[in-house]
Amino acid sequence: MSVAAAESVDDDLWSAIGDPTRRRMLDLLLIEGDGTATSLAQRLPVTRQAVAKHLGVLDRAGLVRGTPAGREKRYRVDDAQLARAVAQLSSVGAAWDARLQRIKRIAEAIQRTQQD
Amino acid sequence: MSVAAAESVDDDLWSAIGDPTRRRMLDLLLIEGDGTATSLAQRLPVTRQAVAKHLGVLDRAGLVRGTPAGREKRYRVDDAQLARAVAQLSSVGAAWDARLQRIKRIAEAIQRTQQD
DNA sequence: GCAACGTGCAACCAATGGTTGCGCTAGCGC
DNA sequence: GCGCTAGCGCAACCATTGGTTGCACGTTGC
Repeated sequence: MSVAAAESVDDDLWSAIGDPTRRRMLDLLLIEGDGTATSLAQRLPVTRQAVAKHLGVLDRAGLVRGTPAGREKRYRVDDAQLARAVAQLSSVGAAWDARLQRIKRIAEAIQRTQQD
Repeated sequence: MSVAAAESVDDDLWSAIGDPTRRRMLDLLLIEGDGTATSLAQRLPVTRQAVAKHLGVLDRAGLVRGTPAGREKRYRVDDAQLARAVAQLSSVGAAWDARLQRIKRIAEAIQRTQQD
């Protein structure tokens, strides 16, 4: 397996979900269905402006979409895009897992030959 | 499921594997067995010093261990710790996946009731 | 009409990923 | 033994980014 294969992940997507605050925001949006910068900030240990910036990042990554509604702007998760992100997460995990398994098998094989 | 449950990930571990350069370093170390700051820098688009800093981060996160060997310092992956990291990756993915599934089921249920 | 709420923009600060440059020590060739 | 080279560590510096405060502008409700 090539190195490039494991790093075939979309870097923007990964960096979007790499931030702990943004992960919690996605959690909240999934749980509550939607939310605004202000409503999310109330449930997070950061200011509204910080949340707004994060929403901008998530928006540019396509993970959320915001629609203006009067004086507020409601955001909701783009299911398909988040599913893509989850797939990439597990793909990296699977790649490492496979290599760890292979190393383990090799180690066991060596041990067997030494015990002969 | 609580928000805290999904964020039970060790933040240091996550931020360690959150950086794309560090992920590629882990890939290289897994493939080649071990490596030094210089040897890794040759295969990466960054300088030796940048690699050295990343190795420091990975070391503090417990993902790699370096042992001095003459004039060079060889690093190798800590299998157990990387396995832990992989587990946390998939745990976050699984949490989101579950919520997406639930949303999908609810949407389908609504559609069924509307078609009645 | 006006007070209050929600948003967006700008300036600023700290942390971090990256660079260059320098000095030091361990091995190798002679 | 002596010098040269390879590899490392440290320090200074720069750009990006996650965070803050402050302010100005549109929307809503009384």
